[in-house]
Amino acid sequence: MENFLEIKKTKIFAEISENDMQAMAYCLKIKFANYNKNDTIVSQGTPAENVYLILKGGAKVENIDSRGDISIITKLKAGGVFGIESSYSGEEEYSEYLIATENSLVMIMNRHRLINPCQNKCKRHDIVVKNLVKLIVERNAELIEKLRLLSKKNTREKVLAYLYRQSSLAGAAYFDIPYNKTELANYLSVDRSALSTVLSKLKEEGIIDFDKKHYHIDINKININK
Amino acid sequence: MENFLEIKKTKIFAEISENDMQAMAYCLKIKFANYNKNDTIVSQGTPAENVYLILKGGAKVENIDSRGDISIITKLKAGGVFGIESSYSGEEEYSEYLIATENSLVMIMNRHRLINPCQNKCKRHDIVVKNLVKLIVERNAELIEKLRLLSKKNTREKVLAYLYRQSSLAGAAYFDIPYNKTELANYLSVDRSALSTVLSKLKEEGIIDFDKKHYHIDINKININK
DNA sequence: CTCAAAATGTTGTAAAAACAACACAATTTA
DNA sequence: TAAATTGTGTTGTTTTTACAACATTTTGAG
Repeated sequence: MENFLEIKKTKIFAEISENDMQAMAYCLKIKFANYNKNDTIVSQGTPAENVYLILKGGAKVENIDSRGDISIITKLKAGGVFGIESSYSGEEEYSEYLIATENSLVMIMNRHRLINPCQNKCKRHDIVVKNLVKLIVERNAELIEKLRLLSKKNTREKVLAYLYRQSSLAGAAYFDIPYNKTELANYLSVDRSALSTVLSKLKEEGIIDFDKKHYHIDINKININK
Repeated sequence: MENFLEIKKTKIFAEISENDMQAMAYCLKIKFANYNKNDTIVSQGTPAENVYLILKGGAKVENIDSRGDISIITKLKAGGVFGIESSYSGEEEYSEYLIATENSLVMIMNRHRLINPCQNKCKRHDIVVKNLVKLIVERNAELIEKLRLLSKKNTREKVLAYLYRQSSLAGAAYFDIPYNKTELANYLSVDRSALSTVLSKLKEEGIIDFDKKHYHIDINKININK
């Protein structure tokens, strides 16, 4: 089957065989599309009909509010999914943009078919639904994690909490983050120059070190000053 | 069945008949418990085994971080559920407190039994699972909504966004919110006195009016100054 | 009804953030 | 490879916030 190698790597279809996938392809009205970097895959406000699964490359999810302020919701790597929540909630329109951050291969599925298993043909569909729920719960945890960050009362605390968390996830004091400084400022909802100032201060104090998207955090020094 | 009147009112068990509920009661290891105002129903850090459904009264979900700062995650009314996400994610311990805000009647269910339908006896269990997923997706939307608030760059914007949203939900310019000023400050992650100052300013400008938990917002005046 | 506890509004001060403007570095692309 | 664009750090100014302290009001328990 076309692109099965990539499909197999994703969380949603991990346990699905090529044969079962073949059967599901028709049922889910699967299509594939290639996007160039910075292409808009989905526009905020357009009718929500599909679920998008990143097979190769990456994309970012953004929201533009009524005042025109942009906030990055999250970044999706290969295996990332866009549009499930709105599928389950029944939202009529996408409330976010999905934008390719690299040249990407995307699998597009009919959202209605995806979340409503048809017992007849594709018998493994229920496994996919279970995986989808798990994915939503994971996203939920991410959102709570981000809320925890944004609840911190100043930029320094936000940055440290973010870096500490990334370090924990990486299981190492040295790690890479997916954002450049400008994007990190957006993610943390702080002013870019203010973030830059705080980062420089933390570096000067020897608590963190960084170069591009590569960071180091000295856990022992975190709580000395506070 | 005991307390069936209240159970029937909840979203998770809305479509379940008394007979089916009876069958499920055993399967889910259902227990009932009464709590007094300010009782801790669930402690952060204790082993996560159950899902809690508020049948009467209300509760709040709080998180205490490593520095001792408290943040209210959300408030639950009758029908509200605590602990589903951790059930699906498989988290070993509760990461939040659940505290009764009134004298409350709570239904306690085994989380493992709840999310894994047993085809044999309780045949309506799959409906409950569907409702649970819907609930998780709703919570997801709430979290995103709260993130949208916390992403605003100052207290004034946060307050206005919050009140505007509450007004929209109520479908009226006059509405009640579930928080007192102290709680609202926690919810918005801002200093209480700073919030108080901003609220007073907005009142003075004629943009909002309030008394206790009752608010009024003049939508026409919102965007004049910004 | 009374009294203690909690909530609220206000004010002054110090700290932090947003904002704007700029120089320079890095990256992209034509 | 050169030119244009984007990213980054810095600095000064203005605005906003956190914090602390206090007086007053409201609430709730007994």
